[in-house]
Amino acid sequence: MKDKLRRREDLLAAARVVFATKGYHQAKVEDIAAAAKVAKGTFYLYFPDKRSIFDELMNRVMVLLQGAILKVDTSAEVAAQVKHNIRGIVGLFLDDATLPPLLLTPRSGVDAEHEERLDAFFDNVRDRLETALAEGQALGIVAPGNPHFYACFALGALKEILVEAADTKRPREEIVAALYQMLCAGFLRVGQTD
Amino acid sequence: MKDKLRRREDLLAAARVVFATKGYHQAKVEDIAAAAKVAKGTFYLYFPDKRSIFDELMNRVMVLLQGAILKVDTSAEVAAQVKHNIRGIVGLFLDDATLPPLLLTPRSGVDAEHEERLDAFFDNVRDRLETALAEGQALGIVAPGNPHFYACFALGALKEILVEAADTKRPREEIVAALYQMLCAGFLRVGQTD
Amino acid sequence: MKDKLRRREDLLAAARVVFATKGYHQAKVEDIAAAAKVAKGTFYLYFPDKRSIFDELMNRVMVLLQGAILKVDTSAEVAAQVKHNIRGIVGLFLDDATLPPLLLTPRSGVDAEHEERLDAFFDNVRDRLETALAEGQALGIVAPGNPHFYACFALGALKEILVEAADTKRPREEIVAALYQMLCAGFLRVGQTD
Amino acid sequence: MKDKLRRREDLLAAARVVFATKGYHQAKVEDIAAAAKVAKGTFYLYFPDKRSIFDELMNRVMVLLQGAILKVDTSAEVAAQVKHNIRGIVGLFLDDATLPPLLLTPRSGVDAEHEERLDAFFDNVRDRLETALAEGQALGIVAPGNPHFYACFALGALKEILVEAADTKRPREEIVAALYQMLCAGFLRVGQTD
DNA sequence: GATGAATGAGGTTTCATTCAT
DNA sequence: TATGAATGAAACCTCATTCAT
Repeated sequence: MKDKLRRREDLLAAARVVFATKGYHQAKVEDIAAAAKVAKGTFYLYFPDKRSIFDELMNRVMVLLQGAILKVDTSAEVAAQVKHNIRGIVGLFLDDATLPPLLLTPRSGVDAEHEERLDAFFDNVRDRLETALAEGQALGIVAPGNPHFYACFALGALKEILVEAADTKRPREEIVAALYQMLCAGFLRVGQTD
Repeated sequence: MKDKLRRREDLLAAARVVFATKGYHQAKVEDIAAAAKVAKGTFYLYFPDKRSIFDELMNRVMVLLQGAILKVDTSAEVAAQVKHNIRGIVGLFLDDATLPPLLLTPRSGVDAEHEERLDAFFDNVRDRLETALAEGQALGIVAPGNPHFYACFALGALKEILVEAADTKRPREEIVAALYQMLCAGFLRVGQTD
Repeated sequence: MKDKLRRREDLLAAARVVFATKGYHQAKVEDIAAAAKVAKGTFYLYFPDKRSIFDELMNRVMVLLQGAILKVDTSAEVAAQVKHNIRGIVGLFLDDATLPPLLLTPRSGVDAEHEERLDAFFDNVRDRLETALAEGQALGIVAPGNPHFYACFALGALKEILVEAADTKRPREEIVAALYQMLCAGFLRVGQTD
Repeated sequence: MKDKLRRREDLLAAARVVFATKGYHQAKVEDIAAAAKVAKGTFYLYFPDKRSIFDELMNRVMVLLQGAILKVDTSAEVAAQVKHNIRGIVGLFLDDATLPPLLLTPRSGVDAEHEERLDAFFDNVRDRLETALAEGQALGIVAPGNPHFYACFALGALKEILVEAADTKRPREEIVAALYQMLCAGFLRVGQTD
């Protein structure tokens, strides 16, 4: 007999896969239980309801991502740190196939509350990025302009490539390099910028 | 009594708002009917089932977006055309508050089939962008590098800013300018690009 | 503009075909209206509800059958009268393809009330036949035995062959002769009747 | 708690009574569940839908009747076997009050598919009877004439008396004797058979 | 604790009937 | 009078949750 905690983790792991694969509504409690090789009723010994396991799962996943976002120390070599940071995040998503569906294309449609939480999470990420960029502007290592926009662009580009990469299994260093280069120089070379 | 076509459009309009607000599963047929100020049964005079109205709605919305994406004529002034293009797309999303939720953060979770359709749609958009960028590389107006990545970055940045902008009601010209500048020059100025 | 009575008859005729073809539940009011080439609403100008037209139809059909059942005059040639009687009934069913489904295999499943009415109708037919047979016994032209059973047998044989014949379009005189012969002599020749 | 199989049988038994009493359309799933003393949802643990339980029920009932129809061995005493056969079938229907409504007066009106299945079943029964009668003719124990008609007559007489008897609770031996006699000698004694 | 059968609220869909034109 | 769009009661079915074993 596994101990309680272990069972709970099994269920969370199962739920992660099932939610990632089918989305919140298509995922039946029975699917999760089955994936964890327990009976349906057992599920309710560990979680009060379907929504709870989903919330806990999402919390963990958000914490995971939070942890992968490192603070850049502007007193040292910035370029390498930025790359390292990107590399870490890209690696996280490429190593765990459940992350892109859960975080980046949340086909969940759970409800307004979850919607807000996810929004709030990414707002926070964006805010932190924005703050860092504003600091960078003071130091002259970020171009002048609205740092909020920059944060959006960087985040959007990252999300999109991660979703793409999840399907296409590209070498991660390639992705990291491309992202970094784009941040540094864009890619359009159309001469005059009116 | 309104004519049949008008009623149908009312229902589609109602559905657009309801689906955009609540997502597919939270949206009850009764909600849509109520939003169109008709009884539940009336809905079924115009659409065979809930899924059908959703599909038709999504088709329309995708066509709308397709139409807003203009082909760039490389024999003429490229910079202006790119901006114009961006401006059109940004305008589309800012003018219709239902578009971002329906197309960009599809909290729908409808089913695998719909998932695939939406993916296919954006794959197509991305492909077209990629092709254009590859052409641009031949002409020397796009930096060397993987054009697929560039397409992802541009699309991702656009999506993210559009979702953001939907909430925050920013002046669209500001968004357009920022996007354009980012495409041309990125924003990181960290010295060495190894 | 047809006069009211004519419309009503059109609807009844349409209903007869539709009910005979699909049965009561599969037959939609709209089907009947369409078959009579009127709009659905018009139906309700002539009949208060779906059940009413069905009842009226069944009444007519039962009256029709009643009329085809002639009383045998025992003071005259019985054999010929019996045959004539059978011939009339067989002809009625063969000439109107709606009769077998409506009267003999009522796939209707309407409700208990209708069930009872149809039962009562055939009870009455059976009773009249039984009475005639009892009279025949007094006259020595019917074998001794329970005339109720005889009535059942005759009625059952008749029903079955009529349902069969409706599909297979056999010459009616053949059916008449076979029925008559069976009534007169049965068909088993197994020697000892213990 | 009863085991799964038992519950399933309870539901089938309940369905048999409910369908026999009300017919397919009047019988609500809830009625069947209630008759089996379970909740509506429980029904769906044992049968995928309403139609399925009806089909299974009808299959069983047809198999039951098939089993009651014995093959006559013409090398032995035929009369006794025929009687025995009739006795078995009559007994079956008299002992189970649901059989006549389900098989003989199928007020079901389910749909075309079911209609066809039931028709096919009785066609088969009739065919087998016809074959037996044709053999009998070769042996001289069945009167000359169309054996198909004879089969119809016998089957029709049997059905009618069984429906009658279901209501009136007559001694079954009386029915058997009357049927047998009718098959052997008919009952009309009108002199000339032109 | 573990199980999985049982429950019933809630959603989708149908269609007889009504009613505004 | 004729129409056919609109209505909503009622039926089927799903699945999160409960509970007896």
